[in-house]
Amino acid sequence: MVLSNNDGCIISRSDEAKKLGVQMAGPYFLAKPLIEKHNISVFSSNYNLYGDLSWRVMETLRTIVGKKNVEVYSVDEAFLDLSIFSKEELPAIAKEIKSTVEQWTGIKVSVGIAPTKVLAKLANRFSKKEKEKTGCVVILDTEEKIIEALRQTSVADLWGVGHQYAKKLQEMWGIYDALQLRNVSEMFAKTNLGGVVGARLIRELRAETSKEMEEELSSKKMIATTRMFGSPVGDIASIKEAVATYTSRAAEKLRRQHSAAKVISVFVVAKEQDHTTNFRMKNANSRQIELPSATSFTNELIKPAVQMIDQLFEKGKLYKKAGVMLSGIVPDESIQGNLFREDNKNCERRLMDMIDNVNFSQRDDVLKFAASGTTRDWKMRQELRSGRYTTRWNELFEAR
DNA sequence: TCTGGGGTCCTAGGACCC
DNA sequence: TCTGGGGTCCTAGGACCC
Repeated sequence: MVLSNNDGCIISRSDEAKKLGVQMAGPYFLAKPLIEKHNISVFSSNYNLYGDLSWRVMETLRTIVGKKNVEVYSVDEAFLDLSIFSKEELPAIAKEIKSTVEQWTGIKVSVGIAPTKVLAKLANRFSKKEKEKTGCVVILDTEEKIIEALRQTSVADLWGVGHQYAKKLQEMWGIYDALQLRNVSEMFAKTNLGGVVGARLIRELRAETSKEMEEELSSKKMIATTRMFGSPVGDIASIKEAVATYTSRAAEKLRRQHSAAKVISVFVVAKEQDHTTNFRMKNANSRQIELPSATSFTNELIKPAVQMIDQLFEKGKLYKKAGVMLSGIVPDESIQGNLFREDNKNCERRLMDMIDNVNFSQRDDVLKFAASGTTRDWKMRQELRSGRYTTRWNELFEAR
């Protein structure tokens, strides 16, 4: 099984671990007795490794069905537009996708095929639920199959129905399975399931496409880097270092997508605060400022970020988490100039490029700003991380 | 004594996702 | 002792415009 950042809770489990009763999203420390009893292997998150393998899988999919027919939805999921194939060809293409990805990357995948995205997610769910029977491939290509699948699915397991809606549907209207939900009116969905979002969901259940394939190249509208500290921190200098480090990371992400940001906000969470309450809520300890003009230069972002910590920090308090968010994001070619600033920024741009290149080719943070500190007592725990086998020379997998 | 209609932009908050 | 991080979309309501 795999742990969240800071080795806090369990975020992924193998089938075997599931069978032994390890709960999803449960705290690691509570599961420890079970883990030791059954000698379950435990790993810290390893995003370098996952990211690289994800990229390999997605590239394989692009090779098979064509670049423009793949929409990467998350690190481990993609939507493929198969409308170029006939219904008769689908079983073969599903098999080809599955076996090619496995052969080229070693990653096992499951395939769900249906007329709409919501139904395809449903099909995929079934493919995983009964692996032996389905061979990890489920195709919902007839009305009867779709109806049967909907009948067997709780509304809570639908893509787009979360905690709140599931509860509402069941308690207020006695709607328990997806087939029941499919039969409500669009009007009902509109008033009770979040407006047009709900209406779309109902249409998708009826096999009417209303979530289209999306373009790949979209850039992020918000970039955040937030972390729990390894253990609570009480001195302002350490929090500033952490915030400077997070800001550097966020700025890197910004530059990677060729953007610049105009708004930067910073927040801290005190030890006794319930960190599950959303940090965007009013009661969170956060500050936000708008910069004179959009930038992607780390130095221009670190300074205001660290200054905001001066305003947020309360002496004597212990903090367990901090974060930086960048918004007001624009393409970096079209930065709106500011009349009162000199605008020759070419050296800074070259400096940033150079830092990014060195950090990418050597290792993270071989070059960093002094504000980020050197000791990093606040660093998160990651005690059980596997090797970054495919992205670091010195961590290559060794075989004898 | 009495005062319209139509619109845009922004923000906060609520839901959702992996 | 101890429970993640990073996103998206939509709506309502307020401020403001002519």
